[in-house]
Amino acid sequence: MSHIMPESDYPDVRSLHLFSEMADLNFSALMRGSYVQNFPPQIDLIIEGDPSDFLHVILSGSVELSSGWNGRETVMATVRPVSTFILAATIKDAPYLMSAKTLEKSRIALIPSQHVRDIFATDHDFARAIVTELAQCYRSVIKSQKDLKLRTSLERLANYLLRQHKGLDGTGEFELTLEKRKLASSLGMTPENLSRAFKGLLPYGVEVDGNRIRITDKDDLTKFAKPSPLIDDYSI
Amino acid sequence: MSHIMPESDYPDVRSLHLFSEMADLNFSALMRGSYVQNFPPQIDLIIEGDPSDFLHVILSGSVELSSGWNGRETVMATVRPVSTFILAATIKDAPYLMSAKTLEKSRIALIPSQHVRDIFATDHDFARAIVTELAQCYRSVIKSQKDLKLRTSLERLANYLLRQHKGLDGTGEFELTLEKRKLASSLGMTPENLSRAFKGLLPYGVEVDGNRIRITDKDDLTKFAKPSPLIDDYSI
DNA sequence: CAGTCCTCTTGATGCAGATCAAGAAACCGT
DNA sequence: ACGGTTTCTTGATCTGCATCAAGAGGACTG
Repeated sequence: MSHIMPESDYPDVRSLHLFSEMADLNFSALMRGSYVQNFPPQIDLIIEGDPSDFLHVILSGSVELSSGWNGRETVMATVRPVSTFILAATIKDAPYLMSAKTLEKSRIALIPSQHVRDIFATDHDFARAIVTELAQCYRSVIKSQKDLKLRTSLERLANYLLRQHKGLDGTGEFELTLEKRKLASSLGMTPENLSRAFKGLLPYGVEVDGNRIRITDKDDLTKFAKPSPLIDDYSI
Repeated sequence: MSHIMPESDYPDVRSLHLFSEMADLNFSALMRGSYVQNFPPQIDLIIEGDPSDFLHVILSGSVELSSGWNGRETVMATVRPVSTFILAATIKDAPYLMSAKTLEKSRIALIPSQHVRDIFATDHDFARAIVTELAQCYRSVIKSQKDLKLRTSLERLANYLLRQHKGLDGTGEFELTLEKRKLASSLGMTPENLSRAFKGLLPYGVEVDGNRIRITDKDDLTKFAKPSPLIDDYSI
């Protein structure tokens, strides 16, 4: 089940911007009260509405954040290592707004929210790091909302592919990191429509073979997708 | 045009949670470097993509935050006194992600972003207040995104009316605080559709006469709208 | 008070994407 | 290799909402 976090995991957590500046003493204290656990795929980590007992740090694997209402459900985001999630709920000591479940085998650190709040109140470097992290999270959601409200599903897919393609080798070929049904939901569309959307991008040089994507004419795709730094650049 | 902020405006700003806890000295310093201006309606305060030179505090009136892409445009939020906007951009020293313009005659305080960042770095109470404010903003956007992705426009309108109705006198009658075309956009729909949506809520006891709304059967409307604290309660 | 702007409303039509249904392909555990 | 499950694809249909078009009511103006 859960284990006190072994010291071998400290460096991974410490390397996060959120924890890199805080006092050694506080970091150790935080870690000593924390747990690490390996989860199989498809395990519910959090149900929306629950009190926020732990700040979660994903060390490996991937986690999906989703929300539901009145029988409907939607994927809000997918989280990959190494990063935290549900920081805002922890800080505000408020209920989670999203559910979280593992997509694959994942290693997750659990830091008691009360400890985070305690140390937040006394370690000013930690407090400042939290501010930066929260501002980043906030801006990410705004970007995602702009993506959703201003673009068609075809445009969203095109921009998603360009973002994935960025910074990879120049071959123009890569693998989807998400199951297509998950991808569809995180892009705000149905699996059926994603399938058709891939077809719709064929004229712009997108070839699909299972999880393998080939972009044969990046300029053409870019001309269609019209990426904007104010929506697609996650670093600003 | 712009004026150094008169001391008579200090209390309004100070009353914000964001500024209430910081050291007197720092607050005064911040205010002395700030400006206050009265704007007429429909004035652009901010264009998305611009560098974030000022943290804005709305003292009276109302401001609309919007974003555009590829010739399309959407309203992201409406800001009312007394509150700040574009705090995240100020903190990160990153470009604005949204444009802002006045909807009505508005009084706005402009605090140079560099000052905010300077004092943020030294005043720990201020830093902690910023964390709380950012966490609040973040959660608001998440709620708004859930509203948008999980509900139809009819359901969004129904819940909007219930939220407006909350905490008012029990007469079940109130005025819309927004022009209908603005309301439509902020609910993610067109003016035409808003008109039809009001008709669609007639069976649930919603009567409309110009800007005047009467909810004749709140229980019935609630049964249809199915409000959830995890979407509609702005206080958590 | 007519004239002109607006906003708001109403109807007709069009389109993006959801839903339904069924087949094809990939992924199991035995 | 097998049957069983699940994902992916494809087509047909449905629906919510946008768009287009035009008229009704207010509000300001000369």
